[in-house]
Amino acid sequence: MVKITDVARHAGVSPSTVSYALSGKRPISEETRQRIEASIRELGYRPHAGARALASSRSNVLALVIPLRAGIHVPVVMQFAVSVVTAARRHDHDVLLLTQEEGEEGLRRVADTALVDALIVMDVQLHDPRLPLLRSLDRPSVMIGFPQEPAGLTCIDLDFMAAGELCVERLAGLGHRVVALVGSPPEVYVRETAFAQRVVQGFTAAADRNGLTSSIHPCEAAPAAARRVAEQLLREQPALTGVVVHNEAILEPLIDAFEQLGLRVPGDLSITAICPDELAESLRVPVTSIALPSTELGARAVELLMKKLGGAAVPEATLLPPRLTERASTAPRDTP
Amino acid sequence: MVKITDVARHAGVSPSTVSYALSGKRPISEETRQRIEASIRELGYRPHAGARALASSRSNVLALVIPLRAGIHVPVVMQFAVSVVTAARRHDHDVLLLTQEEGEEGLRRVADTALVDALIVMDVQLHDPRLPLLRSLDRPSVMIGFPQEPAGLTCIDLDFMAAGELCVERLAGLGHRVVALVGSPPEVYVRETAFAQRVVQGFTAAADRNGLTSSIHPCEAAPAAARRVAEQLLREQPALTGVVVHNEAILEPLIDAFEQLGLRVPGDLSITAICPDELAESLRVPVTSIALPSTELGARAVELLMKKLGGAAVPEATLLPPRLTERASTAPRDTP
DNA sequence: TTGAAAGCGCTAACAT
DNA sequence: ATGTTAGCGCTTTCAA
Repeated sequence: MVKITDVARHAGVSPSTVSYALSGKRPISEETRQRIEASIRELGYRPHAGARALASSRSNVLALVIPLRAGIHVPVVMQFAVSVVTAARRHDHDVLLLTQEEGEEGLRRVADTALVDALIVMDVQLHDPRLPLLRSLDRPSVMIGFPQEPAGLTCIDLDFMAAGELCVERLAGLGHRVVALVGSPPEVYVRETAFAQRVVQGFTAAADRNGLTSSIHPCEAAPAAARRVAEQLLREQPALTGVVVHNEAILEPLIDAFEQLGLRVPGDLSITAICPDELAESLRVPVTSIALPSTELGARAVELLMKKLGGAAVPEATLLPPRLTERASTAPRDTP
Repeated sequence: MVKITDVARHAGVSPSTVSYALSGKRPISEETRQRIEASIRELGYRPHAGARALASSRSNVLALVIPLRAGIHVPVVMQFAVSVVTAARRHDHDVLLLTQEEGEEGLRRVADTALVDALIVMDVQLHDPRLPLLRSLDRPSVMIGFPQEPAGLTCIDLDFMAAGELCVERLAGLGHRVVALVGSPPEVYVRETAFAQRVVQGFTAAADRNGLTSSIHPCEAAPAAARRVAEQLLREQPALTGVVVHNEAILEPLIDAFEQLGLRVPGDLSITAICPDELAESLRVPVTSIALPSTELGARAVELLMKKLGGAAVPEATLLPPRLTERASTAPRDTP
């Protein structure tokens, strides 16, 4: 193995000069830098990550905790993870993958052993048991999602309340007077995942503000459940003309169910969704939707961590504004 | 930060004794071990990962390279990744996530800097540019998938050829005489991903062996493409009664298309698929399928790496035998 | 069964 | 602008 002393000898400088040339933490004359870089290339030198971490107390590794529970949409998690890795690499960091399953002990372990410098935690719940731990760790962290009590933590997410509102406002603007929200599976609400409830809040607030008749319908992530919800809606809300869907898994089956029940989209029923753009675009009837910006979230989360690692202050809360893309599933209400 | 010398002092032993108590690399008297463990708990000691890596030249981290290209089924990748992390943790290892995008340079970097002890590479192609690199690295690796020239490498995968055969054998056993394979998107074949071609080989061989009429149909991962393939099949192969599907994304749309074209499954058409069990189970017509054993693959890949890290020899090739689960999409041919 | 001590390869004061 | 050197915290010979 070629080490920094080898490079130093080869370039005729001291080890520290090589180190500083690599880190840029102090000025090096153009000439020596050239020589050092040539030696590095020639010898194929690679700094030893462990030695670096030990000497600098920086591992240049971030921990990413991914969820694997029911009711989460896998492609979104994946896209987020890829985005985190990509963004981390831009800052010369790597990403260690942890599963939710490892729990608090896993977080504590990688933080306390100095295996990672900072942590990103996905799928945060309103009363997440990891909150006190994250507050107590000596390493910075960013949470994707908002807990009830975010004080002292850094959180980022799509503004789901605004997203719920925006969906309704759009439907209201098109003249719809009776709307329904088809939401996440019941267990998502039961475990008090903040984002699901925030959509409900926004949806309800905007519906009330616009004087709309509204109702909420959690829905399992199965086509049969979508079908049941569709039937129930037609039965209980015959005047329904606007639906907001916040459940990736049943978006397609739900539209199918409506159409099989004789409702045309968007002729009889306008639909807006909160889901990844790729999903909204790919459906038979492309759906007007608010994007789940997983790529942006991942990148922004890493930026926040880098700032914190650099000693800079960052806002406790970052809410990404919803952006609605008009597609084929919405139309003005057919006023008789 | 509490370090090993603190623990040693607190327990009244030398640092090396603490180290050995932790690693188990030499016998420690029950009594001292107790004392050391008590001290560790009391002080909340956690060995510094970097220091450990430096002194032992073992980071206890594995690299996992995940693909992110078109034509791969995201949930399978995710399930595999989770399984790798879980298995790695059982062996006291962590997992560093790399994207395919980082390419060979990424692999070389994490290996040469000693950030990782070993590597797992997914989505291997027949002539994968990473092969020479992996052979040259001084760290063990396992590839998921089989390249053309696997000599000197360790590979593991589902036996896709046997899977293709098994699907056909099953259909033949049910009396079907004209069968078709609806395969992966064309780009998957173009980039010569081994597994897709192996299914074709197995399918064709078994069809020929059984004297069946057979045809191959790559298919894009879009419902419209599935529809087109269905129409084409009915047009060109009116006697078709058996279909093998090796394309997760269009399994459902393809069945829908067949049924919309007037063919009942399994009444008029029997279908077998190679796909994750969860997908096969969840369809409106549960599909007889050969499981894509991502969880087992992940675990087995880690086991192989651990053996190699332990200095043991492992087989160059590991093929997991296909297991077919009978569901509702297959029936004996309706012989008139 | 245990201890002493020499590194592992790098960074960052402290020098000059 | 560069060199010297003392650690970073652990593992592992070598010795007893």
